[in-house]
Amino acid sequence: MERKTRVRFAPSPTGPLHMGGVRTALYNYLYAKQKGGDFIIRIEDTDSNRFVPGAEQYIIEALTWCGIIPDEGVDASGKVVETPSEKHPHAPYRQSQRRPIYRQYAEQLVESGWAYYAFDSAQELNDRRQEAESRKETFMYNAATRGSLRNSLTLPKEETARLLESTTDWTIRFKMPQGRTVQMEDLIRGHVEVSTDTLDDKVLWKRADELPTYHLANIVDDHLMEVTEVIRGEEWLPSLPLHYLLYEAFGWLDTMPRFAHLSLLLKPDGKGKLSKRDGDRLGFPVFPLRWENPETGEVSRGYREDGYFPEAFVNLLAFLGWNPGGERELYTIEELVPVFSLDRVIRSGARFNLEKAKWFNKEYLRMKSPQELAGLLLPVLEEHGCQVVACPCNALTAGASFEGMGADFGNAIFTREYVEAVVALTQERATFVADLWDIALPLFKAPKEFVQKDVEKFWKEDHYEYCFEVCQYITGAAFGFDDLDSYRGPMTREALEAAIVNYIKQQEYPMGKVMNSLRLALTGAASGLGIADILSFIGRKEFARRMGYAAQTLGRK
RNA sequence: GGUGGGUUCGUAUAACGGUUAGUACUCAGGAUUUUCAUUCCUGCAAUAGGAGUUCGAUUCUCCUACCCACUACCA
Repeated sequence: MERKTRVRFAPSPTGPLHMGGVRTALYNYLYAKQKGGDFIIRIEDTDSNRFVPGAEQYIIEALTWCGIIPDEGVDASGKVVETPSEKHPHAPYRQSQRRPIYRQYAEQLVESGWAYYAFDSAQELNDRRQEAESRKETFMYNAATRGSLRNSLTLPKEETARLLESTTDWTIRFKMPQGRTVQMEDLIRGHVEVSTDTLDDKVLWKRADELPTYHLANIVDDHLMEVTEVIRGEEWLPSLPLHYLLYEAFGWLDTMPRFAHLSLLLKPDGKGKLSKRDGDRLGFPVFPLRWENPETGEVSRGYREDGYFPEAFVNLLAFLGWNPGGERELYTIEELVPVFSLDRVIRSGARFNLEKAKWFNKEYLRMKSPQELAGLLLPVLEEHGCQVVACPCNALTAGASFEGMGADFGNAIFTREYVEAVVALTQERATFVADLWDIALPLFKAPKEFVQKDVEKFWKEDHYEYCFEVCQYITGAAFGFDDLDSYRGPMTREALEAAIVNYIKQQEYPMGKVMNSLRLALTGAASGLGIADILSFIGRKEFARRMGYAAQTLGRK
């Protein structure tokens, strides 16, 4: 019988979603979409002690930012669905709200002999652990020890019944069978087998809060929600035999989902898995979005706030532990859907690399239209006191001059078209939108200060005088050069380039020196954008004004 | 400690049991450019170690080493 593919992402709202978690969600999403199936979100909040306010909302917002949109479990407004509907038949999707469901399943296991009641207190178990430790052994609640503990297997029936009624700190434990080898298949790792003798009697249900533990809730919900594949982190591989056995105990083997265990994300240096600390230490985000710890006020940076595009973040995450086999590396989430496959997921842990992450962002930034980037740059411009207005004139065509129509440097007012043209010129040099501001700064603001090192190197009398001459030639401003013809051509990049280069060559001035001095006067530094590019944006008037300021500030003769 | 998983250039990865072990990022040179950046070219750099199976092993088996996870009334 063909079942519709249904996978789920089941995070625990104990804090912000780690980027490894986002990757798990992404792989689930890609798998579901490729199979034409459903991607479900389920909140596993069965541990009330670890609940963190805001975490659930954070998780959904992070996934939404990435474009990982669930089919079920979360409604259009981004809320976890609490009441069943046609689209969300298995609501509620928060395990804490499914409390009444689990007890009967736990009891069912007791009745069929797959589980039992355990009355041992935390103190008693602790004592046993310490005692075992003193003998350099590890205590395990299993076939070897359960006979000497307080549970329904060892206590008289009447005593069990009495404790069940009169106390509330008992649990239901799984009765791990003895001497069996569980044969398992993992979609990524292949055949795995484990002896049940190395496993213990896990708690399935707690009377104290009437809540199941992960293992029970997980199996029951996956069954009820008709999940067909479980794609989760590697840390769950050791409990896979328990989960197999639970499906067997419930008699659900025929619809048991297939499992795929993903390797972990490793820290960029040294050993171990990627942790929050690494981000702080090495200066990169570990979380998709900025997170402020509601208790401590501690802030963790996020990829979104650091200037990463969601496309880049998703792309780099997809390629951390998976690749489609070819040499192409740039894929949007839509493009990943048809090429994704679990059997190409890498078995070993993937180390995160910040440089590669930046490279992805740079590639996506280059692919964006100047229009879109200009929109993203707007807040940055505003922040720096620049105003952007609609263009009163016709849209400027490529290669046109912006003189007198795009920019008012005195009042820091720019047209949207001017900003877009600036972006088109600078976007291939930037990794983040914020870089655009730094790179294009001279096209928005005149320099106030000059890089001292460059001044020493390039502001020399025999060179800067040529600059004033060039300026007078281009702008007609008076810098004291007699009998100098003025440039009458258009202020476009191409025309200016030709005019200035020709002029300098004709006069036999040193090209590099003049150009660098010019750039220093115009931008405050000797390196940066091309002179012709800058002039085509700032125009004659601003050119002359900046040269005047340079003369005043840096001195002339 | 026990159990399970893993190991190809610094990093991410490719390679029906047969390749000069490929690609990308980083880095180093070079070309182009008035500078910077871009672009292009070149280079550096890997199958953890040891047995075995095989005509032939990065690929299959075993051992060793190392790494990771799990070993809670947490997920």
